[in-house]
Amino acid sequence: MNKKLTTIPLSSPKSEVVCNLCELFGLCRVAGLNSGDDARLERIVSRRLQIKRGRMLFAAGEKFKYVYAVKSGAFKSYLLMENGCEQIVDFHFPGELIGLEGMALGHYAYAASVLESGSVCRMRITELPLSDTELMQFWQRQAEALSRRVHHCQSAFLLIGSKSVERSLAIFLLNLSERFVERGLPGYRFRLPMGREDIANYLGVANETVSRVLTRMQEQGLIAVSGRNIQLRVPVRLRELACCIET
Amino acid sequence: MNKKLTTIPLSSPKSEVVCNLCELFGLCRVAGLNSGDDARLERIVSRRLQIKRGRMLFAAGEKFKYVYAVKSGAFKSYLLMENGCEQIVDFHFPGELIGLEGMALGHYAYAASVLESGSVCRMRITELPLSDTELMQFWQRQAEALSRRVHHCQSAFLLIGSKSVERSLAIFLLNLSERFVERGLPGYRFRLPMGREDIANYLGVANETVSRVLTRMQEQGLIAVSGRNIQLRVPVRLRELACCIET
DNA sequence: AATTGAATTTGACTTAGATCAAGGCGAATC
DNA sequence: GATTCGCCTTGATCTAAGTCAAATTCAATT
Repeated sequence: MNKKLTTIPLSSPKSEVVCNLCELFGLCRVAGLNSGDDARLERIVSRRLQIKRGRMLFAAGEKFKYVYAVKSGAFKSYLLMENGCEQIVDFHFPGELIGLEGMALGHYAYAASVLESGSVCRMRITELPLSDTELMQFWQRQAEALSRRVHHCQSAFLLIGSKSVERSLAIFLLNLSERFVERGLPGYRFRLPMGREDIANYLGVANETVSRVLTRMQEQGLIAVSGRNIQLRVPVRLRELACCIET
Repeated sequence: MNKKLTTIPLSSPKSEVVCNLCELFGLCRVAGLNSGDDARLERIVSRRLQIKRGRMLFAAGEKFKYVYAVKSGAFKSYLLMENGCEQIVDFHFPGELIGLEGMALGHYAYAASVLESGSVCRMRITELPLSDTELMQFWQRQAEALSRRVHHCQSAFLLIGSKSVERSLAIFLLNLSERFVERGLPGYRFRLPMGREDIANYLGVANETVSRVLTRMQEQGLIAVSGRNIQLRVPVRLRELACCIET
């Protein structure tokens, strides 16, 4: 029944983001790129570290060391509760930063681990030998990145707070799509980097429900799913769903 | 049946936070307080503007002008969707900042309005005449405040993502309590600055449900409610509820 | 290619919470 | 003090989503 959907996983070398589409780029520039001092940059930024799926980048509360930028692959950040169960707070795709909040606070606010093997750049910020002017620029960029992050995080309220799972899922898929497009990846046909369980956890619903809603959406012709491969067939209708506009 | 609970509203003059418990204080210091240059500070910070309930501080997308710090009263920030309905993303109490994200972005990321009349300080940051060193400190403080904000925002995931409304509400109440205590206000007996509707909106449930769960909690002796006045009678049990520990 | 184990789908059943609709209470206004 | 309006509570009913369990598919490994 399902015609096989084949989409390229995010960890494919093809989909590695170029530096100027990476959120870290602004910081890299301050740290050496714009002065043309490549040697200095190299000392600070370790580029393209390969990381295997399942590995942990850092734990919640751990002393801050690096800011990570995703080059390829996919990552999640999450909070662990006293009772052992985890709450995913965000997913991270190529071009996006992980652990940023740790810098100003001195420790990581959440744990982060790898969903789909890939590569990261990481920046050892603490030992930056910078001038006051550079530092000023640096913290300003930092503030910008953090502001975007707050905004993103608040938008997630719409997603979780929404009445129907159908709606949450529509918003979720469109959001993934947008983020992929922003970094130059295909937006209407991609591979979900996370399992149903993780989607369910993030949206605050049961994984069976995610399954059911996905198949329902497929029956309605909105999307095509085959395992983790997904295609948004009628993005317009999805967008309507996301905004609760009646048909 | 209900013995009258009387609690002081947040807008009471008694509960106005002192400067050194205010999140803006770090920024104020950079902007003049630490140099002892009071005149300069006065030019930048307008102190204690009275604001009436229902008024709007700013709209979403509006050009950034001020960072606000709550002195007394209560505020909410929210996103408006295409279909007209709003999603509250945060409440703001004495000592807390509003609109911070706008600075780096150039425009406000959400709308903010007044729940309970009170007063604010506001800071006209854009025209700060500061040295590079001061600016560096300034943006660094900014980054710290924003990092805390991201953290706070992500913690809210636990609140909304949680299975039962009972749990969400427990977390919500404890969170309010903590925030009040941090600013030197009583933590176990306070007045809810927002209506049931707003709580429900924030938690992503129906207002009737908030009502029901509150009365249920009262029946169990966990809390005492009378209108907007509330008393946390067995904080320990509430905390257990919040962490899903079985009794 | 066969085996194993995990992830996903599907089904049957149960339940928490939404919705609709009255009724009660309290604070502001006259 | 009576009146009004908006907020809050309570009840009855309904439905979306949770839970438990079995079946199926997928992917990793030998």
